[in-house]
Amino acid sequence: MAAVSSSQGQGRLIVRYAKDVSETADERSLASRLRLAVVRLNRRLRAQRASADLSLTQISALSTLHKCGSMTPGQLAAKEGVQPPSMTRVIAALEELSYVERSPHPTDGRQAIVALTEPGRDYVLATISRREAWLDLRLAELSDEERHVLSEAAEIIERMAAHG
Amino acid sequence: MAAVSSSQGQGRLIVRYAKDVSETADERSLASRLRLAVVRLNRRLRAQRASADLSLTQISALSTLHKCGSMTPGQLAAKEGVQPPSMTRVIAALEELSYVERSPHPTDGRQAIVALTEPGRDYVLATISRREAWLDLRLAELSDEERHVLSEAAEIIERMAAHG
DNA sequence: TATTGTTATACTCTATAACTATA
DNA sequence: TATAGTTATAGAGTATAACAATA
Repeated sequence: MAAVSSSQGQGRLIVRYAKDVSETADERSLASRLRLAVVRLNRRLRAQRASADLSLTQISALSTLHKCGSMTPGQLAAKEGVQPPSMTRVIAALEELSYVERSPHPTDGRQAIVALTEPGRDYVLATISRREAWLDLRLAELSDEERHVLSEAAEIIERMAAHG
Repeated sequence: MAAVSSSQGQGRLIVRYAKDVSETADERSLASRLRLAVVRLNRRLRAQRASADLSLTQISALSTLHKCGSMTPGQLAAKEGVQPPSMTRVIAALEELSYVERSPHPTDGRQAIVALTEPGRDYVLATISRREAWLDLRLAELSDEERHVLSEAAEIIERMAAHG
């Protein structure tokens, strides 16, 4: 008995989802529940890898470079959804670690090209997975169906987060 | 054609999930994809409400007090998965805004009881939903099925994040 | 003059270590 | 001596504003 209601609450659109009438005990909107879930998991993930060599932000940038190829700092900032000065710091840290390198832009002297180095590529391919120990354990405790839900949710969330 | 594989990669358990063989183009583990999705949505959520009066962390604590009732700072820190000193600051900010109040513990002079005030309860009930404008818009753009996935994912994620 | 990127600065969130008060 | 909580301090992550270099 699926039911979705979009209503006007305080002059704003509120999206609620209840897959079953018996589940409406949780009155919080889907937005509220999803926000709390994301904030709390983010906190756990950050705490969990406090002693690792790269921060979540640095790993995220590295992953984007691996997935999308070399690009300028501005493009990388846009892809990651952060402001250029924030990306400047991330790139500087990754460059310091020799995981990325800059080269001059072929036609525009203002810009630069940021590229993964060989160690950077190795890190993405080999090391990142090993860093997921805590999360992998949590995921291994779930049922196949639950992992399926999270897999699809990850896709949907990425799409939402990428929204202009 | 669902397929789940748990394999040893670099001496660590890696959980992958592919709901379809044709979807295995994305070689990243579920853990990697979920981590990136969560980090990025968290970033968006934070940026989206930069000018709001309460931070995501403060809202999270307020929500817990509303859901679970009054408790000591230590219990609240544990529920939120943060260290006591972090919670001290959150409570101080909420107290400053008169959204929570402290009272002495009836039997233990070291402890205190943190309770929602009437304005705090109003905030949780009325204001939080309105703050979800950006996320509500994104959710409204999804299909019923996608919202269903996110609803279930939020539950699963909360359970994982709550894990000791 | 507009664009790209960096530097300077500041704020939020969180942690650990050290301290205080009470048990 | 152990526990609950706070204060002090530090580091990550991010932003805005101001600047430099190039177009």
